[in-house]
Amino acid sequence: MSQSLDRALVLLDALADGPRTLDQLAEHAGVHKTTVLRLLRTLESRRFVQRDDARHYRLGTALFDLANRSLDSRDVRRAAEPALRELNELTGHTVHLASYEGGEVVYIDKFESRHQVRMYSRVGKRAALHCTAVAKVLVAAMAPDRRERLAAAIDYVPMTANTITTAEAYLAELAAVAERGYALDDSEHEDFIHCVAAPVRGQRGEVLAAVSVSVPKVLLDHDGLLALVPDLLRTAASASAACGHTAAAQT
Amino acid sequence: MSQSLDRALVLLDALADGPRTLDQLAEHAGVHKTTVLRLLRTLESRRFVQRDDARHYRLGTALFDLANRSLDSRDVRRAAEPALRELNELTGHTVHLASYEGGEVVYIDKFESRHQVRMYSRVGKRAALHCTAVAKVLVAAMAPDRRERLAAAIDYVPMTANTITTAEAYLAELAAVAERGYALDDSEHEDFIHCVAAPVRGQRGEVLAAVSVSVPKVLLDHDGLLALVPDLLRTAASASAACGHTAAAQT
DNA sequence: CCGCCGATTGCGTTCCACGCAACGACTAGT
DNA sequence: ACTAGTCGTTGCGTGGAACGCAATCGGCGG
Repeated sequence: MSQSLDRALVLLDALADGPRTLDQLAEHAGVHKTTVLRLLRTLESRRFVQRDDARHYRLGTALFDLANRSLDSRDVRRAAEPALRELNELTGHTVHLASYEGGEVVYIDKFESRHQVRMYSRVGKRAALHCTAVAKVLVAAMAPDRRERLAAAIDYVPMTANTITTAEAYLAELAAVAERGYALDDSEHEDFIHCVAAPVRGQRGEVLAAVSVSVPKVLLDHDGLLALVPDLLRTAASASAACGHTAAAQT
Repeated sequence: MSQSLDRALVLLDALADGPRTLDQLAEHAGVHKTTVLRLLRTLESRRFVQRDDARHYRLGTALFDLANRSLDSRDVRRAAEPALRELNELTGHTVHLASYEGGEVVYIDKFESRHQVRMYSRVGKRAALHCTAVAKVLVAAMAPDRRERLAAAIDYVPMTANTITTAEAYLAELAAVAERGYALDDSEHEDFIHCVAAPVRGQRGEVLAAVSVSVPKVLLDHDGLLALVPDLLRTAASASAACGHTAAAQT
């Protein structure tokens, strides 16, 4: 483990919330400001941070570049994009693409709602495993033993009155999801929002990602949400087809 | 300057192009693989990289998180988004938002074209200063002396037959841009694409960013492109208003 | 079963990153 | 204008962190 690198990563994390001064960063990281200065200089030389003004630093363009270069090289994202955009335009609601990697579910693409109500989510943000529709889809696609291990490890933090709070209930829900081919989040994460999600599959039928539509309850009741399922499934199928084709040509 | 941090940043950069093995990374960075392993472990503990399989590493989710958290906290981007999206839906063409920071012009948002023809651009990518419409808008907004210093420092790499290749021509072009309030890229960057761009202004009339529309020449000729200018200017005005700009403050 | 390749670990050494303290630049208050 | 205070910056000596080496482990294929 590298101490200086670790400290630098802490700095980057702090800078993600907005410009910071040397002292703020030093205090946050718990090190001498001289040390922070040196680290920032190195980060600056590689364009990972840049000076905002005389005393503020902010994240630099290299980070955006890296992140988007890497996102762009994900076949799922590129392949699914047209289908998702179409779904977004058709329904007018927020559309997410999420994938499971490194033990967590992460949003890798997002199409904003046309309505004023916006969700607090973001590309790169982690989705809770126990109370989001995308996570249910992705976990439901795993082998049973892995599913169970994961279910046992989850900390079932209750977010709303509907949040699933036990491993048993979670596993039962996953079975239902696998059965019917799509997942629901019935206001289990946020009181005012419910979602439906479906899997995007690759060449050999493996689940690569999950698409979801999130709708404020004031705009659509439960039946209205379910009425979106056919469109969702069509989108998922179309995205899957796009992945089936490119997956063959890709390494 | 921190040696280990610097090496780690090189590793991240290498990983942005896709998964790599320990040896590949060690060779690329020119250090012993033990060193690489240690750095990767630190990066992994902070979710900046993750293991792809037994012998491949890839960028982790923390990077996406950071980048998008930071992008999200940019007021311009959030404020301008609705206007840009509307322009994208209205015209069907690629819409970019770019800003000048740290001596370079960077795309901070992008709305894809509805047509099959796609531009090779990306959020986080740097835009060339001498042959893109957004850069012209942003540089034209600077104080004359700064403009001249910048113009003198540019390496005028010719991209097409129309690319501006001298500082004199560039400065003349900037003057014209400042005069008429929008910029053109008449196939100066890519043969088949031309663009128009306009400034997004803040409260005190200062230029915060630039919006552009990029159109393949096969879809729209030069006059057709110019016909988009009113829509572009309306969008820019609407985005400016969202950023606190009042017409009274106009310079 | 063995040989090969790449990841991993233990270890001694070196040099690099650390904090201290002094300095410089700038601001604000009187 | 002077001064006090704040924050960024620099030089330096020291300790420990990061380095590369070499040995070991582990998986895969022959």
